[in-house]
Amino acid sequence: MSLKVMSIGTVKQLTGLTERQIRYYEDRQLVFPERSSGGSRKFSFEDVELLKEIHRKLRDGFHTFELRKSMVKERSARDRREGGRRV
Amino acid sequence: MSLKVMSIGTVKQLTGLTERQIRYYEDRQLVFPERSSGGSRKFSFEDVELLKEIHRKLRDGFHTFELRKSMVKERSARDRREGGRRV
DNA sequence: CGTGTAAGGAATTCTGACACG
DNA sequence: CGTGTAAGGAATTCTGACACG
Repeated sequence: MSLKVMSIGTVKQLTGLTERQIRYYEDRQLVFPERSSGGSRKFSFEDVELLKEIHRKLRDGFHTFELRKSMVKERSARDRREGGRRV
Repeated sequence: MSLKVMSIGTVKQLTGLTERQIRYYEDRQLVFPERSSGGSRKFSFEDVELLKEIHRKLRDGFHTFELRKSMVKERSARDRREGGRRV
């Protein structure tokens, strides 16, 4: 599910990360939550998986700017694969 | 997904119902959200579908106590089908 | 660089109640 | 019966900053 429906507290539980970490990864452009009208972040299940992946990569010594580069590649590759199916 | 991850504000948007309606359906034992440590309700995508179904039934003239009875039947039928796979 | 934390404010959600029909 | 609403409080989330290494 790519629907952005979870607030940061839920994501925190599902990933085991702290709010600080989650917000920082967003700041570094690694995840892109939506915002509620009031400004609170909304994440999808895909985001949850992504966040866990990011944390694993960082644990393995990568840096956020490196992850951003590889993720841009994956993103465009996926977009190419999936074609123009926009939701 | 039966994971209870959405707070009532998200459910409100996804179903088009008011918080009052959602809370009332819970009060009438038609949906069973979980609770966060702080007491806020957490719903699943299945709950969202269920809530929409409930509202349709009410619109068609059913009453909550009737829905509860039929839902208990469906629930036990499903449980029988799905066997003991507990999450 | 990636993360922790205290600070103050704003948005979110909660319950119990009164109202209508 | 099913839903609206105003009330007051508690939990949740937000941002910007200082800190460390």
